[in-house]
Amino acid sequence: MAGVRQFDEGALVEQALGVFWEKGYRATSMLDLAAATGVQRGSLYHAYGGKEQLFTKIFSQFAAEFLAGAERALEADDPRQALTDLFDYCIASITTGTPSRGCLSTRTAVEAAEPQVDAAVQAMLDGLEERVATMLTRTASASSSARSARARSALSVPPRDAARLVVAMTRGLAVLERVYGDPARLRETAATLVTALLR
Amino acid sequence: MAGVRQFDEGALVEQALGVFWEKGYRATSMLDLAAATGVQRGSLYHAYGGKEQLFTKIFSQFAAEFLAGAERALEADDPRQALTDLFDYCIASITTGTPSRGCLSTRTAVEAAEPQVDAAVQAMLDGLEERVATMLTRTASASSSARSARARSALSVPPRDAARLVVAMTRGLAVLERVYGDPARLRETAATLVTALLR
DNA sequence: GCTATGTTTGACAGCAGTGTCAAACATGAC
DNA sequence: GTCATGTTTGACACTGCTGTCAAACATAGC
Repeated sequence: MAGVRQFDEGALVEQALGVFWEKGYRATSMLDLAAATGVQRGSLYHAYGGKEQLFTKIFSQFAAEFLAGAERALEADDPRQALTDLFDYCIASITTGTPSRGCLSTRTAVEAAEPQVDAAVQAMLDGLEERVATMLTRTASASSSARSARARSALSVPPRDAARLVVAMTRGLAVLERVYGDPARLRETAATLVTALLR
Repeated sequence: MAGVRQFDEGALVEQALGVFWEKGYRATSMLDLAAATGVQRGSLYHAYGGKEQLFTKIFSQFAAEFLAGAERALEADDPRQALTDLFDYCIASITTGTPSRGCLSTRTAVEAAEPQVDAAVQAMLDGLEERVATMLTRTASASSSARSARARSALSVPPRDAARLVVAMTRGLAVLERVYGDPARLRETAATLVTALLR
């Protein structure tokens, strides 16, 4: 088989992700992507069909990496620590860069309104909720060695509800990051939720 | 003084707000506004300068009305009731219309990046936080007739922190409305927060 | 009625983006 | 080396939007 792709798809995905993250899905044009990747507009259309398909591909990859990171953050045995680590991870992700780049999934959720794109965002949030719920169930059932912290860490609401609340809060933090641009404040608000949730 | 404005500014503000709410700040063009209001594009530029100024004017008016409604929702003596009423009010606001129009301020916060616009959104959130904090302080200090519900309604975190958390949650709900489009689910998540907050 | 003042109008020139396509081009398979 | 196949390229025609402006217009004050 001849007629072979000239560009490095991995690098393209990486660079295009940067553009989408910085400018947002809507505000990013195929022209921007061509400029950032060095691949001609025509080639992008030929290879991917258009912005929606290209973004979906890139976002799915990003979401998988993000969820892997979230899973790592949730590994602590103490639910308070696990939740704190998760929020720290999310906050670090959205406050990276100068100016900070914000939350790609939140921004996309709010502005997209294209079926494939919306579905991808929803899948990511479902995945996040699932992982938080799993962690909360695991640490709450506490069949392993009972640490004194465990007793103080009883959930004030059922784990599934708590997980949804945590996911909702990550979205809220993403919006507040845009409005106030203050990482410390985000951490404080996250800490408040953790306190209210574990009692 | 001659040379008098031909259009009804009140009606224009109302109609333009509808367009901004439906399409979002960025996606709304002066052309859209002209079509929706019946006022020529040139006249809009002449009267307001441009989209940013026009939006700022409209949004400030909207924010004042929204905050007045929030204040009414927060009037209940029982903090649990007041918070529930507030969330119901917010959820009703963003799930109105078919398809539901979402949250104007959240969408604007996430996509805007223009100084005047961002400042207006921030002012609204500050106002909301202030009103929630006032309510929580009022109902917590409870110098009036002690109802049995009052005892159960102790805040699990300081009122100021709780207020910030509540505001953050309203933003989170706005994002989730876009993703899942399910009012009942939003109410459930809000109820979970209220439960975690009042113990 | 006339005038001065501010408003409205439609057109203009310009910019940025879209999606497509035929021709030029590489390259793996033979 | 030739060929078939898929890729790259730059140009094309088009759409939608911007911001400005001179001329036409309406009306309050005199």
